Amino acid sequence: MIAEVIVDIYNKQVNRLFDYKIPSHLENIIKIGFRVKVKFNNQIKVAYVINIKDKTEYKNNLKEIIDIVDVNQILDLEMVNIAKYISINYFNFFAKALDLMIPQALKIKYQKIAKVINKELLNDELKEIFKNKKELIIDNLSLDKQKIIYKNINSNLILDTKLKKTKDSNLINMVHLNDINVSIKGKRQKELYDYLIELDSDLELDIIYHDLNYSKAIVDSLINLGVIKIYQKEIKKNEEIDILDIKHELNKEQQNVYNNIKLNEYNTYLLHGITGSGKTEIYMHLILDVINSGKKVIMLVPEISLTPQITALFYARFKKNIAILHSRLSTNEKYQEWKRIINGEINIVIGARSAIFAPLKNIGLIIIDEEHESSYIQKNNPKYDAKEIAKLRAKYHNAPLLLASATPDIKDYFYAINGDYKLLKLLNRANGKKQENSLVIDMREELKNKNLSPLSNDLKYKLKDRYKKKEQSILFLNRRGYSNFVMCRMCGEVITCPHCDVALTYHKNYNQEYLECHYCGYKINNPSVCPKCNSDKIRFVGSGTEKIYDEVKKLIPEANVLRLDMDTMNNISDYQDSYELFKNHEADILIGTQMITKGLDFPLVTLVGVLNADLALKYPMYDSNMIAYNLIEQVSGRSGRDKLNGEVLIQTYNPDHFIIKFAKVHDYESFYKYEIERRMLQNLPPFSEMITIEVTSKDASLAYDEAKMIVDTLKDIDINSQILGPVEAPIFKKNDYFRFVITILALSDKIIDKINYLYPLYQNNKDVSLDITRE
DNA sequence: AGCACGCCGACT
DNA sequence: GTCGGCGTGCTC
Repeated sequence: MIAEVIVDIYNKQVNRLFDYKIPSHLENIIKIGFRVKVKFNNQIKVAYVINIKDKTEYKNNLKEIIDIVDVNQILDLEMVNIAKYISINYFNFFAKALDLMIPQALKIKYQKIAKVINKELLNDELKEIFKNKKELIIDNLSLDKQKIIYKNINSNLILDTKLKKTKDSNLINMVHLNDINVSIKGKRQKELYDYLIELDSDLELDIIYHDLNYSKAIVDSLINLGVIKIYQKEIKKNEEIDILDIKHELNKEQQNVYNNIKLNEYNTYLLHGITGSGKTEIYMHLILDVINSGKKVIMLVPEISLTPQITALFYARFKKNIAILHSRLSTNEKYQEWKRIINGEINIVIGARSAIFAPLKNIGLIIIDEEHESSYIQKNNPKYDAKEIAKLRAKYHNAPLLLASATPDIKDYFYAINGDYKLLKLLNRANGKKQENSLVIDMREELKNKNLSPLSNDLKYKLKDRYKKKEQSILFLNRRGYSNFVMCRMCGEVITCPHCDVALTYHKNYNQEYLECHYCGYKINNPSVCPKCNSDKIRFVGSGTEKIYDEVKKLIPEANVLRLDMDTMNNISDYQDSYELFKNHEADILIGTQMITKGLDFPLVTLVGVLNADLALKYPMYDSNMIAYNLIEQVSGRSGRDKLNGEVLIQTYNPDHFIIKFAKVHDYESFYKYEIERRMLQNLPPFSEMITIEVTSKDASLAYDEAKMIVDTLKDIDINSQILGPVEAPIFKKNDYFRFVITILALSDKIIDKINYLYPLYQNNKDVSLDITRE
C-alpha cells in the first residue's frame, strides 16, 4: 500500500503530496490522519498521511515510511479535509493547517544527534566528549565540541535526527520527603533537605531544578540516601466555584425560538436576540436535548467571556462531562482535556475560537455566541474563520449550527434574510424591561461653549449624580487604530520607525520610558528634545484612559476609579481581578477600551458614557460601520441590566451619522438596511468575495511594477469584478520592505481561479513576494 | 526548509 | 592544493 503524505515543512515548493510505501507490518495500523516518520531529502521528517492508495504514478523508487509517530490516530478524515479547506481558501501551507489541529503538547521537536557505532574506534578527543554515552544531542553541546564532531563524521560516528514530543504525558514528578534519620554530608544536599523540612509538603521536581537551582547530582544523592523519593502525579487543576443552579422555564418568545431549531439536520440558524433577551437559557435547553440523544456539543464564546463566573453556570448544570478550554490552561492541561475529548468522555466543549477543532466524534449541535465578534477569525498563521469551520463540521455531522448575537454580522444577517440561514428573533428582554434610548451629546456644542474637556458637561453632571446615589458608571474609550505616539509641539515632528514608516508607540514600564515600533519591535529611549528642531516641548500624545482618569479624578476626587485597558492589563487574570473589584462595587467608575464591551453584567451600573464614538466611524475598513455599530450597541448594553434603570450617553462630533442615529434607538434592522444598501452599491461583501494581494519587495518600484502587472492581468479576466489598486499599504514600509496592496471584489469564480494560479508563479521569486488574503 | 553539488575566490 | 561562501536544484 502507498501513503500520500504532506511533509511537515512550511515551504511553497514542498507544499504538495509525496508518495511513500507503507511497510507491511504497518499496513493495518496506518490510517488517514496518522503522523509518520519519513526520510525526505536526506532528512528525517514528520509527515501527515492524507490518503492511502494501491498504486503510485511516481517513476522512481518509493521510500518506505520509517515508523509511526503516535500510537493512536490523532486526526481523522474530517480534520484532514478541514485542514485542506483552510490551506486552499486562506492561501497557506497544508502542513501549517494540519498543525493547527494538533495539541501543543503533541507537537514534534526535531533534535540532531551524533551517534557512535563502536566506542572503541573513537579517538581520544571524541572519547572525552562522549564519555560513556552512545549518542549526544548536538544543540546541547558547545560550539567547539560541535565542530570536532562534524569534522569526524564517518561510518562509525554518524548524524541522525530524533523526533521528540514536547510533552506526552500529564504526569509530573513530585518529590516527597521520607521520614528517616540519616546524616547528610554535602552542603547543598543539607540545604535542600532543610528547605524541604521547612516547606513541609511535597514539591515538583521541576521547581527544585529550575527555580531553586539544585543540580541533578544533589537530588540523586538524596534519593540514594533514602531521604527523598520521587513519584508521579497527575496534573489536575479545577477552578471550583459554587453556584446555585436555578432552573429557568422558557418564556413564550424563547420557547418559540427553541421549537424552531431542528436537531439531527444541518441548518445554520441566526438568532438575533437583543441584550438581556435570555439567549443562554435557550442554549441550555438545546444542549440538554442533544446530550440526552447521545450526541455532543461545541459552544464557542469570545475568550473574554470565559470567566469562571460564566463557565460555572455550565458546570453547575452539566457537571463533569464538560471541557472548558481557555487560555489560562497550561499546555499540559489543554492536552489532558484534549485526551478526554478524543476518548469520548466529554459531552460539551466550551471555548474560544480554536475550540472549533475539538476532536469530538459525533457532534449534535454547534453554538457560536456573540457571532459578530471578530475574534472568531484568526488573522494569520494560518488565517481561518471559526464560523466557516463550524459550518463544515455541522454539515459533516448533520447537526444544526446556531449563530447568535444582539448585533449580527451584516453578512450573516444578509444570508438569513435571503434564506440561506434560518432567522430567529428575540426582541424583548427576558426581565420584561424596555431598552432605553441613548442620549447623543453633540461635542461641537461643547466646544462652542468653551468646554475643552473630553467629558461633556452633561456627562460630568451625571457622573457626580451617580456617585452620590452610590451607583456605578462606565466610560468607554475607543482605541481602535489609534495609539500613543510622541510628537513635538513646536514643529509637529512625530517620531517614526526608521524601518517601518509608522509612528513609534510610547511605553512606560516601571518608570522606564521608551518608544517601540508596533511592527518590527525597534526600540529607542524616549527623546527629551525634538530631533528636528531641538525643542524640549516634545511629549507623548494620546487621549488615552489615563487622561480620562485624571479628568474624572479632578471632577470627583473621592471616587474610586478603575482603568481597564491593554496598558494596565498584562494577562487575563489581571482582567478578572479588575472585573471582581468592579463587580463588588470596590470602584465607582470604570474607564476602559474594547475589553469592557464584552458580555459583562454589572447590576449597579446605571450610566455608560461613550467618549469618542467618532474614532470608530473613521476606521478605514469596509466593515468599519458594523464594528462601530456593534461597539456602541454593546457598550450601551452594559447599563441598566438589573432592576435599576440605565442611561447611555454617546459623545460625538457627528450626531447625524446614520450609525449614531440607529445605535441611539437600538434599531439594528434600520442600520442593517442602510448598510447593506451601501455595500450593494459598492459591490462589497456579501455581494462579492473580497481578496487582498499584498506585493512586497525591498525595491519599491519593483513592487509597484509587479503589482501593476497583476492588476492588468486580472482586469483582463473579468470586467465585472472590481480590481482596486495597487495602492501603498497602510504601513507602506515595514521591516525595510515596501508593500503595495491590490483589493479585489470578485464577482465570479473565474477571477479567484486566476488568483490561485498566480500564487505559485511567485514561489521562487526572491525579489518579490505575494501574500494573498481572503477577507 | 535544508541538503547536495558545483563553482569560485582566498589563504595555509 | 583545499576550505568555505554562496547560487541552484530538488525532495516521494
